[in-house]
Amino acid sequence: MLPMPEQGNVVSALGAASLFSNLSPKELRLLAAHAVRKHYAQGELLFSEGDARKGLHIIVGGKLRIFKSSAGGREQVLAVEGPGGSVAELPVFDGAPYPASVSAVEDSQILFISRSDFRSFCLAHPEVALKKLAVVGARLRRLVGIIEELSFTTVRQRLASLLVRLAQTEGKRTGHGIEIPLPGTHQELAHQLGTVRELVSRNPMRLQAEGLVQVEARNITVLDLPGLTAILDSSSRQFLTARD
Amino acid sequence: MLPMPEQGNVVSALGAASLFSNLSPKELRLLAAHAVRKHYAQGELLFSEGDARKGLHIIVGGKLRIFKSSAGGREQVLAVEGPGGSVAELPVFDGAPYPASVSAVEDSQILFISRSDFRSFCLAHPEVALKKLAVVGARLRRLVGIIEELSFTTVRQRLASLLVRLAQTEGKRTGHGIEIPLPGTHQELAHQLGTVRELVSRNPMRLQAEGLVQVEARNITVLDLPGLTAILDSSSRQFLTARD
DNA sequence: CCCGAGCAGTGACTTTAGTCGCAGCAAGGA
DNA sequence: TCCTTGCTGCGACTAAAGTCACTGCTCGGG
Repeated sequence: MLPMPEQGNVVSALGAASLFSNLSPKELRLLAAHAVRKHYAQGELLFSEGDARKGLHIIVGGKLRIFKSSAGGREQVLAVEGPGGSVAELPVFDGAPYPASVSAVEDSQILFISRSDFRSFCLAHPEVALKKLAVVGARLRRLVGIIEELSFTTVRQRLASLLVRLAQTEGKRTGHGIEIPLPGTHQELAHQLGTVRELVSRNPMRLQAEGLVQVEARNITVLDLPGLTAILDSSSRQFLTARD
Repeated sequence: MLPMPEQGNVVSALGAASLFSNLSPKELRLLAAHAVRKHYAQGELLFSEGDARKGLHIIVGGKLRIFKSSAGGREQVLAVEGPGGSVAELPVFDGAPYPASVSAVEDSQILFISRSDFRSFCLAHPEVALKKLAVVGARLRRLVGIIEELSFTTVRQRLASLLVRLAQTEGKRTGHGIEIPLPGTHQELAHQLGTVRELVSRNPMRLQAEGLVQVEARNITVLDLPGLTAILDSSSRQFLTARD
């Protein structure tokens, strides 16, 4: 890593965040003057749900995980944010405590801006507030998507859906199919899908038995993408009775 | 119904909406000039998810239901909004289609403001944008709550939770306990809890068998509020093995 | 090179959820 | 009054989800 002048670094980091992409350099410097740089190690907790802290966190580098955890040790991931994303915007606007916890998936660099600083900045630059609304709106959509999945689909379908998505984005074609590395341990996937580890282990095994995929350690090769996609809209059991 | 001067009616209606509560009468009139009055009958659909319409709906009177529906006829209610609330704010800010459908629970009066009108109003009055952020934030919190329920609790617990909440708000003390009228049919409750009608019928029956409540038609009398509350944080089965 | 920690893969159940089909009831219209 | 229509209450199942207890595997450090 090359040492860089701190101020310039912060300004360029802010500019990279989509949220502020159309601000002038002067405005960026203004905002940067109020920002505090922080660093979190992998696995570290930024804050827990219910905490009454304040301020906006903007991700410069790394990856953060927003999640809910239950008494029984279960977890449900609400979102994973990468560079340019932000976290903990809600308390900035309504002052209420965080509705969820956030931890670092990888080592992460964060810019922290206090609640009052950001509020006054929004009042001075109304278009930032509108952009922020779009960001919060995007998050809202994702939450609606999660609710839809939890309420209407089975773990099997969610898993199939995840595999299809991964195949389309990160899949590498091989001789027999599309190979995708699993993003994280079964436990982590379980948290994202709102279920438990065992089901994340068993369901792919079942898909393998059906000839749709091939499982080897942390790599899954999709053999029959159409077949996998078909699982997504099976409103109930039709091929359960159809097979033999 | 007394006939009222239309303009004054709209202005007072807007002022009543918490969203605009601290605007001057002049500003309200300005906004009202762009608002269109609409009426929807009970059960009528304002729009469906995926529709690419545009504009903010503000509820003057009545009640709206925001919900997601699945291929298999299932439904999941995301929110119910009353007078002063608003609906369909997302597409106003990001231009994307509605993530859910909205229908009228009762006959409802709505003020409709087009997307561009509201955007420019926000730019002119930054504090309105901030308020809007708080409103969207509140909705986000509620969605997180729904996710938490769906992902961590059983239907039994959700139902018990609902009964406790109702008992505290609308319950009437009677000789033996707290009587609460069910808000809607079993089908509607099932939609709110993200399950099916039968479970909304059976679970209270089971609670009755356990002596916690008494079911009669659409009225439920809570006999043992502490007992009912205890269900909420039973991380798993302790009294299943404990009884008899 | 061995050891321990964490992760993946089962088997055997238990508990919840959801499906199907049907019966009884109450209210309102023809 | 009779007859539909919509809502509720079951019973009997099927299918998912989740729990518990173990077995290996792999990888990295002492």
